[in-house]
Amino acid sequence: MPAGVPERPTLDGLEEKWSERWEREGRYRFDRSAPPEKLFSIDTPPPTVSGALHVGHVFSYTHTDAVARYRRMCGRAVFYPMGWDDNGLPTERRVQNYFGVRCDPSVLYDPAFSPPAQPSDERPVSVSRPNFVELCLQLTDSDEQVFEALWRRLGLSVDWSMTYTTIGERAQRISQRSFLRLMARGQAYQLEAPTLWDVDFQTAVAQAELEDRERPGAMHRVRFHAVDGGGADADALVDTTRPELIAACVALLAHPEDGRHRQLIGRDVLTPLFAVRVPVLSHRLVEPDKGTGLVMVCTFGDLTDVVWWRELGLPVRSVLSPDGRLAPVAWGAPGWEAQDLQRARARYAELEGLTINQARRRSAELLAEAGESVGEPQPVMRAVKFFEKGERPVEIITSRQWFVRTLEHRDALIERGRELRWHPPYMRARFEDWVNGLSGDWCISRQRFFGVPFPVWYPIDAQGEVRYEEPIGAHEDQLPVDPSTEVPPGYQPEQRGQASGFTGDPDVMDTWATSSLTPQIASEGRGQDLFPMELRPQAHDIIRTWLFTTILRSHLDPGVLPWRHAAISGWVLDPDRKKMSKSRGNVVTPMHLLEEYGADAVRYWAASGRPGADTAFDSQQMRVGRRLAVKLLNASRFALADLAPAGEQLAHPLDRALLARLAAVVDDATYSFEDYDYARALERTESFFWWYCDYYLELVKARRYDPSPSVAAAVSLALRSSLSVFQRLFAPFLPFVAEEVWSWWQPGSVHAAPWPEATELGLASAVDGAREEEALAITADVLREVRKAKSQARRKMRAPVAQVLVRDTAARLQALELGSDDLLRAAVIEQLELVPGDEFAVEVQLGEEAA
RNA sequence: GGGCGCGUAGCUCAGUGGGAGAGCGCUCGCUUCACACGCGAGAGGGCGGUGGUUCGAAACCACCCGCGCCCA
Repeated sequence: MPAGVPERPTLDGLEEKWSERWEREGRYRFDRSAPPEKLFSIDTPPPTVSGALHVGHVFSYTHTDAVARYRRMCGRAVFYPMGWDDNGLPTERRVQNYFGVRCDPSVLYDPAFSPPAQPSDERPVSVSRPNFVELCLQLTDSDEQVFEALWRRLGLSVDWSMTYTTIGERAQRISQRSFLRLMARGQAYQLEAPTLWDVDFQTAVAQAELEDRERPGAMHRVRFHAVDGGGADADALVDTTRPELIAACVALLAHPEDGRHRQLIGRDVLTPLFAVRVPVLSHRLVEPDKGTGLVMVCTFGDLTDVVWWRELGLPVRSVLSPDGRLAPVAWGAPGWEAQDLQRARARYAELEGLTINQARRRSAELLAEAGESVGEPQPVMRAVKFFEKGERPVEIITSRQWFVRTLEHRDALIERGRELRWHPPYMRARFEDWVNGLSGDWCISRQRFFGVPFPVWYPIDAQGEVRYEEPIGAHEDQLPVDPSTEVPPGYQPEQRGQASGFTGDPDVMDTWATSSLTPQIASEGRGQDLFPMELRPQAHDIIRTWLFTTILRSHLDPGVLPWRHAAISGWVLDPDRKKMSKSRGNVVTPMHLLEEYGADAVRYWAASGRPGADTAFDSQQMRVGRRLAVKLLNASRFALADLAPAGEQLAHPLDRALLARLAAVVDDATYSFEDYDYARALERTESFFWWYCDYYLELVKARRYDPSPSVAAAVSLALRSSLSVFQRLFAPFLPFVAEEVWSWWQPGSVHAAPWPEATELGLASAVDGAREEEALAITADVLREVRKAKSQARRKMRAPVAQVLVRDTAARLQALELGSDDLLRAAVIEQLELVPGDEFAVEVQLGEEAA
């Protein structure tokens, strides 16, 4: 027996053994010296670190790894780094909960700070921004080690020396540089404008970060009085779910063709409760069949209000504070001219300082008391916009924010989407839908702490006013900078916050503003020109965020598509086909699966999920994957242990036919992989492999143990050739067991071995391929019939068969003769009768049952 | 309301113009010298519905129903 083939092969210990060796040998190190045409670069999704990896991550990262391993075997220098997305709100939230702290920028830095021993969510400790950032860095660092350990356990062939983080120096420098360039070209601009706002996090958020949630509400019908009398008949009735915003009302609108309100349009009415004069106008976006057909425009209740406000040139009457409470109002000041100031003040005093929900309830009561509500509020369910990580509905607050121009590039972005090769192709529709639905430029500034700062300062003029319209950008060679501690060119530190001095931009960038640059962040300074990259793998839920923003950034600078291919993975659904999410509590964590079934088995399940297709979590499939891995061990042992040296020629028709079939499988798998359809490649390989074990290996057993050296040498060639191909075909999916069985008899790593090609199977000798293929087919057919007869007679498979009569066409019978020697021995048949006929039929006469 | 996807055996899914298939589960049998983490066999559906194209449709077209996702 060759030294390498164990007597009782096992999967136990393979993962530790091989991951350790791969790391030691630098098996997956990126080859910086590879010629450009051999590069294959992957823009790996950096997982969000503030949380746990779940099976959904395992799923999609396995897809990418299979592709990476395939390309590597095809001779490409695969650039496959890992990144950690650790900046941003999710980390802040985790740090707050984990340590029981809150960031308060007004607190001074405490170098000796240590977090509370017993973190309390109720009574968080206020810490300075630098202390807070230190805690964020500390926690993400340890989380990242846990993540890396899981990925290594799964067998991802990542080059771990290339790891980056979205809070790290590299990401900060590149994000800031890109921002400065966009600012210089006017593609990034600052504006004081109505902005989507989360009142709990107290930060601006972007359209892409919104989601709809169904929430119960109440529809109130309220009465606006006609200014010039006319009695109750002239009043305007308006339905609203947000009576707390009546003070912010700046107009009523009707649809221009709504006859019911024609006489009102152009006149003024008085708001309920406060009796402020507002005009009644018309706009095409009003839905006449909703409620009374009149709608109240407030600054701002929702995004449609913003549209109306902008298009109709309405004034601003703002009542919401950034913390989600009703702000003080200067009744009587310009814009706040109530008819009865005393009454307006008294009523608003009831609302000021209340949260939006409290104010809504109180407003309803005030309306009822004032007789300005009509009927009872009607309960309704409605879709409310939430920040996806938020707990209360987003509001619209006017504030100064940085934006990246998006709307004016809409057509060009659609075009970029068409340049990109999508796998599967239909995913492009999601991208186009999103681009077509954009309603504003991309707001990239966040009023938060743990993120990449904007590399700008603002001058303060002699009167102490901040000149926002004259931002001072950092020099590129200074980057990264923190404008809260560093000083702009030409200023002294003492001038910070002083008249005629400067102030730093206090905000940080949205996480997506950094992660939209991952192709640049990952590839810069790697000794090769890797941008644009070859492949963006990711799941379909972040097409509108990560994929979209990456295309936008690359389109703006340097003006190309960031990658040639996008491979989109689906989601893992729970067995009830619901999306896994923390809030549903149906998330499955992967470590115990890796322990129970093994990495190869978990990968098998993941790789069975077709590109883009949502896939139900199924531990049964992992069991199947484990069986496959065990089968590969055992089949390899059978084929290789005590095997004679390979001959030079394939001597047997069945051997040639087998290799011909295998060659077709190789072509199919290769074609599938080229199309990023790893799942099809696996399925074809796997199903043929089981057939190979069940039929071919059984048929050749006798020859494999034949005492004649020439017979053994010939079958040895077939077994070695086929095993070598199978081991390599499985390597992208089952990297551990494939490496193990390869190591028994081959030098080097299977993961560095060349991807199999049909031509290596020596088919030039298959001069009579069609007939030999038929021989293999009918031999297997007869073997199956004989097995069936034995099984139905409840005999063992080695039970002797006295006679087998096969009826078939002359051509098929002739082909059967080519394989009959193997058939007779495999099925223990004493006599074979061949009878020409039209239809395939087999009669089996079993031998006497042994006593 | 619009877009995309899906609907094939109890379950998970493959099958894109000519035999309805695989795995799991279930039932029965087999210590077979690579493998009991195994081997062999069996039962089980007529491919969501309707109409159309075609000599022929699970597959192509139309409409409808159901489910999911994305976007309003």
